[in-house]
Amino acid sequence: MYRKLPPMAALRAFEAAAQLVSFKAAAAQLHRTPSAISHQIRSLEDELGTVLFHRDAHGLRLTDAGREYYRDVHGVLEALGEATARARQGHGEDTVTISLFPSLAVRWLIPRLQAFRERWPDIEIELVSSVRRADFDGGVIDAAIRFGDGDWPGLRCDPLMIEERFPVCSPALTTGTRPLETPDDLAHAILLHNGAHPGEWDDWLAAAGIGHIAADRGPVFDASNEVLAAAANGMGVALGRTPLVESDLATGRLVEPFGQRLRSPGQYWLVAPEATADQPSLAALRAWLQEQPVSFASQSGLL
Amino acid sequence: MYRKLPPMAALRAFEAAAQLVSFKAAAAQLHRTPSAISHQIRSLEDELGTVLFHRDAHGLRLTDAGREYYRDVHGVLEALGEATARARQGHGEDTVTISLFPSLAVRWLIPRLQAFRERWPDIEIELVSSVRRADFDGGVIDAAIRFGDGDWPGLRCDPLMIEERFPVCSPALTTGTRPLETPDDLAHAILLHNGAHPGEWDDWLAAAGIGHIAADRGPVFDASNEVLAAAANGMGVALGRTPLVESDLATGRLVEPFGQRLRSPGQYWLVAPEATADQPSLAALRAWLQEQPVSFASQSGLL
DNA sequence: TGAGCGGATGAATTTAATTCATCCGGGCTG
DNA sequence: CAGCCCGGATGAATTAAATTCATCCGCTCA
Repeated sequence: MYRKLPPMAALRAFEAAAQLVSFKAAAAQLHRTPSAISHQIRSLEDELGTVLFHRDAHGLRLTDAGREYYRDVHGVLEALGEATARARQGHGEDTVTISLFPSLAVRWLIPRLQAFRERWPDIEIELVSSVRRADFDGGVIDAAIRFGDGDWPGLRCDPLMIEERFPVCSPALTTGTRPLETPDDLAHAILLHNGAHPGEWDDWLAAAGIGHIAADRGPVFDASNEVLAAAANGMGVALGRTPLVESDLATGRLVEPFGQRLRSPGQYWLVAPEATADQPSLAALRAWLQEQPVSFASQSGLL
Repeated sequence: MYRKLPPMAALRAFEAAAQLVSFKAAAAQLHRTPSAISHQIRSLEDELGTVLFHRDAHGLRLTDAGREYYRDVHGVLEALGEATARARQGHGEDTVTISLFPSLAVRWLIPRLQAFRERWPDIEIELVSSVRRADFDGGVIDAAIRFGDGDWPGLRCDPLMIEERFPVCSPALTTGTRPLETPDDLAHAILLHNGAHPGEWDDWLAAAGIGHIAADRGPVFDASNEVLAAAANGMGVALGRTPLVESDLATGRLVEPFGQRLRSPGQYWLVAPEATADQPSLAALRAWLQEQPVSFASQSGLL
């Protein structure tokens, strides 16, 4: 039967463009370039022999035929999406269980997961946040985010991001009578310590060439989350790590008073057993993670 | 909002394969190789994580999930086809859109359409195959082929052909250790049932004077295409209907073991709204259909 | 038991989709 | 008013997907 139907890519491009009345925005939504949308819609129009959009000086507008076709196409894609979701196995390949540190989960992954869910609504991400290293043997954990040198036998390791360490504190500490302005001012500040990273202050102070400040003063916290919360509350100065403090820096809860960063040896990796590393939903997550912008990259001096 | 949708090629391959219960036949219908269908359906199954077809020794069968997904996909593609036809320019006098049952389309009209195209190369025939009764209100459907008594108000009805019902099976069942030779042998055979025609076996057995065979044994299928595919695969004996089994009888995929046919009350009609029933291209199609030889007419006893 | 059928599979090829680089036109701004 | 953004268009190049080809496999039937 010769029932000529447009390709899926063209229908989706048209649906998005009609919804947003913008090829550029449609491209962003579908993770394509505007050029791709333009090509698809052009070829759809050619194939139909019908103009779907007016492109005039005042931008884009649906034609009457385009509006009508949009209603139909939208309904059809909606129905197809539901049917396909129904046909899809529930808890199989569409659920990815990831193990990672609680701090990384809370301060880095979870804020981004919202966007991932919008991008891949059919992929369910389960987080197992733990300070213990993930055990892949049970078959429960699909992947983990680990910090290290990427040398874990039997696991596929894909690089995610580097780590930079530098003092962070509440913005309140950089103003007032005795503001933090140079690393030397740390002599008068309370240093907040992370029990999981003993000696981290020594490392940074040494790299910054500050030998005369005692690094062993101040309270010790059990986890990064606690150290950073204390710092945000103005209790003192913490040694922040880039992926973890990214959102706090972005929202202004924390500031970086000096600009001298110390690159950590090693970096973050997405690791998964070789055998299951290529399952589609994990591959989607990996690709998505890797295309995330590294907004926290050092703007200033790297030590 | 992003949702993962299968490619059009995969959907069409699946639709055709599900309708015909055969990759090879689907390939022929779509002008592709069986390999292409196999690849597409395989990748669709992989993507869904759902098995859509049982492939066992006795040939192809839809799984429950496959049957459900087929219903959805078929509806969606049909709606898309109508919407696209509506959006398309030049649905003029040289295009005729016909609605008919999928089984009649696949097993009767499509095989003949080739010849029609040669006779009338300028007339484009669009098929909308659906189990729903055609709705002429939208202006999309020009005509339909319906089975019934020809009494549809407001529609011009031209008779096409009668229907005769009789057992059919794979030629394999008429040979071997226990061949089907007389209707009494049906006692030992598996009767294949069509959910759309409950009681059809009772009717035929009663007319044939076989009171002592229980008609309610055997699997029930959703559609004529499935029943006939199962029969052709040697699964059992189906109750065939003349226009539908014509090509299978001609190619030898099915045989008629007994020769006793039951004439159905009612017949097939070409129906079209009175207002547009005489448009030239539809008139050409009507004339051509009516001059088609009725190659399946009963050669033997009519009950 | 070996020929034939329908489907599966992997590599090669063909075809479609997407990007890249560039262009165009109009409105906005300095 | 010139220059410059901005969004879209366009054609060639690139990348990705669909399809074919060649072959294999398991089963059935002479």
